[in-house]
Amino acid sequence: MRSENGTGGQQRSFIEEARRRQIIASAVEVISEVGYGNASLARIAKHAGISKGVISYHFAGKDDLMTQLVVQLYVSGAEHIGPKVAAAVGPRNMLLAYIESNLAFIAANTNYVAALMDVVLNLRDTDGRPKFASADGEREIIVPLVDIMQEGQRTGDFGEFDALVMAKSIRDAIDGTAGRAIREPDFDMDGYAAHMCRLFDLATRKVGEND
Amino acid sequence: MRSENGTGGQQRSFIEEARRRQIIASAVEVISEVGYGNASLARIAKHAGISKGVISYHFAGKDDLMTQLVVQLYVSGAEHIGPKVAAAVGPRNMLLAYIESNLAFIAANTNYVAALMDVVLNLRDTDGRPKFASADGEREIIVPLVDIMQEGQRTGDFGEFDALVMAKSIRDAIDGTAGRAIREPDFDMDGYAAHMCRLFDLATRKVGEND
Amino acid sequence: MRSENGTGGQQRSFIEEARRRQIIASAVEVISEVGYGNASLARIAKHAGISKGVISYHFAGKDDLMTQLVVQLYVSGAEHIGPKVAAAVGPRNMLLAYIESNLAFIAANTNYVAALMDVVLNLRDTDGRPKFASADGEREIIVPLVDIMQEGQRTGDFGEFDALVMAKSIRDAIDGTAGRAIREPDFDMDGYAAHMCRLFDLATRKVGEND
Amino acid sequence: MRSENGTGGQQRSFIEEARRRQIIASAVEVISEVGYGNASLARIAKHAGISKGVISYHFAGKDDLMTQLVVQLYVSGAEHIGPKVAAAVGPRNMLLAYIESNLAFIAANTNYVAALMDVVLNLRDTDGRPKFASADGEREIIVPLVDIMQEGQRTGDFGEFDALVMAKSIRDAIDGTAGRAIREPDFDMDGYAAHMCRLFDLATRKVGEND
DNA sequence: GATGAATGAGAGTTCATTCAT
DNA sequence: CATGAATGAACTCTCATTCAT
Repeated sequence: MRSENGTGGQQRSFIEEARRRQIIASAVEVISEVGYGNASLARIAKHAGISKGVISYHFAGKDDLMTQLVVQLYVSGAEHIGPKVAAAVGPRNMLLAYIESNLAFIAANTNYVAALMDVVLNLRDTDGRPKFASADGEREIIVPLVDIMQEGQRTGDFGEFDALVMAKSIRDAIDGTAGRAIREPDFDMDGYAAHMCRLFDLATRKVGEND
Repeated sequence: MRSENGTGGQQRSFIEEARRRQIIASAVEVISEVGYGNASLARIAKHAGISKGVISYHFAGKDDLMTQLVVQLYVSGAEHIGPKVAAAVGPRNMLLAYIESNLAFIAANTNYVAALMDVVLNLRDTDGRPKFASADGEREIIVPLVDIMQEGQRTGDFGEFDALVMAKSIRDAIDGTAGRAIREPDFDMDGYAAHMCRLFDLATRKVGEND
Repeated sequence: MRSENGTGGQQRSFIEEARRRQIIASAVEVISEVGYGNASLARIAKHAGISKGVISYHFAGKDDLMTQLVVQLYVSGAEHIGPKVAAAVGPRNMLLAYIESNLAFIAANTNYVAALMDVVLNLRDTDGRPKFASADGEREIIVPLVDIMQEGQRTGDFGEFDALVMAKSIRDAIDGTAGRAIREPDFDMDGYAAHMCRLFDLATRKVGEND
Repeated sequence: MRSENGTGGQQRSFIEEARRRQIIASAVEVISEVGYGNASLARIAKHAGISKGVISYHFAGKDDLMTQLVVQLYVSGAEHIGPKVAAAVGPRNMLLAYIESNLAFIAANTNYVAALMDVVLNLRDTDGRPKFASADGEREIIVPLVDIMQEGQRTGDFGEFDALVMAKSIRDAIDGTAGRAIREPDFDMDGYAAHMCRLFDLATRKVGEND
């Protein structure tokens, strides 16, 4: 019982934060290895070389641990991708930066991303409904991408298409790539990134426009 | 105790086959509702209105049931999609038929597909490795698509690109669409299909070629 | 998960009923020996020579088991005491029959009564409130006694007093006696019964009336 | 580790004594609210606004804390009741003073008494035997009452009866009243006290004697 | 073919206690 | 004096599986 630190909660000590990171890291490794369904607290604790109770001490429960795992990686991803996109000039470059930085992040954190996807797909509320894998859950993630699409259409850089639909297919392509990076040991991320950039570069062009 | 019917096994009786289908159907519904992790045999049996032991009688175990679920839907999908593609004339039409028939199948069997994906992502061998979600597991599925790509390049209908990579991104787009159909209650499959057709139609064209 | 048999539930099989009785009996013995707080399902199962899971199979959970224990003894007590009281002629004899049959039942089922009291005092709802040890919980038990008091006052056999208050003090005396029978190995129940009969015989008499 | 202060132990400092009282008071409130079984040290510490370790520092363990709780209230009760009885003139008045002061103490310390009874009924030695709720445990409490009974019989104020048995039924009536005060929110203690005084006044009279 | 009954392992969680700081 | 951190045992409950009928 220690899950303060939302708004108004007390600051967590440095040492506690370190433990939490250690436990989350252990969870990531265990999930990557044996899958969410077999990632018991006992296994995670053993992998971390600590007692089971420690996890209960630092997290409100298994769900809390898993949730924190998701949040942590999500924040981490945003911190990596946001600046790359912001640094790009013009919608087209922003789009390409978005795709490339996403894939680069996945390549650099494959195990972590694998665990994240496993948790997102499996974690459910007490009432049995998915906690993350829902239409609502994706909104926050897809909005910035939709913004880029719309900006491109406003400036005339992009052609005519449904911005939301296009954004969705870009997200699906990225998530699918994550799956491949996880499943395929020798996956060529750079080559795949180039392919994806070409794919959506073509898809967002104005009709009749060539480079 | 009864999972013969591979090579050399006895033929299964009609009534037995019906029971198996009933149990698999129940499993599909339960998984769709509560997720793979909460789909216990007890729950599946209760949902089907039968005793737990019946499942053990007709399937070698839980893993066998889940495997059969996957196989059954995979066969069913192939039976639906194969003819549509075969009926199309020319690589481009085959590609579009492939995409459209896949999405149509998903739309018509959303719950079933949801359960399938859940099982595929979660089911593991005794040694802990994914039973379906592996690089090997996908091969069989992606080969026909690669064939279409290569055929198109041979005939000159398609431009230059890595056929395997293109096939992978098509598969990812389809699988992503399945996820959307599951998560988004009001998902517009027809609109999305049109979008995807345009996307990969553009992607496979020769450079400089417009319609 | 098997706790049907309320209204509309299916009949329980003979063999199942036997198991339930066996488990409850084991629970009684364990509680008598080590107290409610130390009466774990593991201990109860071991004492009964069965596996832990059997209890979960026949009862919805620990609370259900404990509740059934209470209900069973309550019914059993009512079956013993009711006829004795009904057979008595006149309010005074009914009162004495009530006291004597209660104490006789306690003497004959001391361990059972000990377990019952332990459960009643300790079992709580999920919300933390006592499940049996509440003002509401006693109502059903005390009503018949109040009826005897009022009948005696109506007929003129009893003097003036608050019927409810008198009933309460009779109940307290009986419950206190149960506690003594449990705690005091050589408790003389017959002597105590005689004492209690005299006590409340005097208390319910009309003022100035001697025998 | 600090539970000296028996014979030969060092005097406890004022501040330490205050901490102990604070912790016991917190334990009383927690037990009253959630029952002995759910009164964990963590809960008691949190309720008191202190760290768990503080309890361990001031008490040898949970059992020690609970024991001290019982002792403290017992002493407190004796300090209240003793003088009242001592001030009464004659056995009959002493008996009435005993009953009235007991009930008054219960009314004034209902929560405390509730916690005490909970602990007394549940606390057990390491060997599993009740620490307080035993025939031995009651002796000290009942002796003064027996003395009053015998004194009354010696002086001729009381009639013939077994002094010990009468004392036991008085104690049971008092303890039962405590239970009622705890369970019944609107319990009328004054009315009940009057009833009890009349009850045992009648019971202890000489045969044939009216007021 | 089908059922109810039983098993035993393993899950998440709570808890009293200990200890370094 | 007090705290936060950690431990390890025990708890209830769920589950896939087995087996006699």
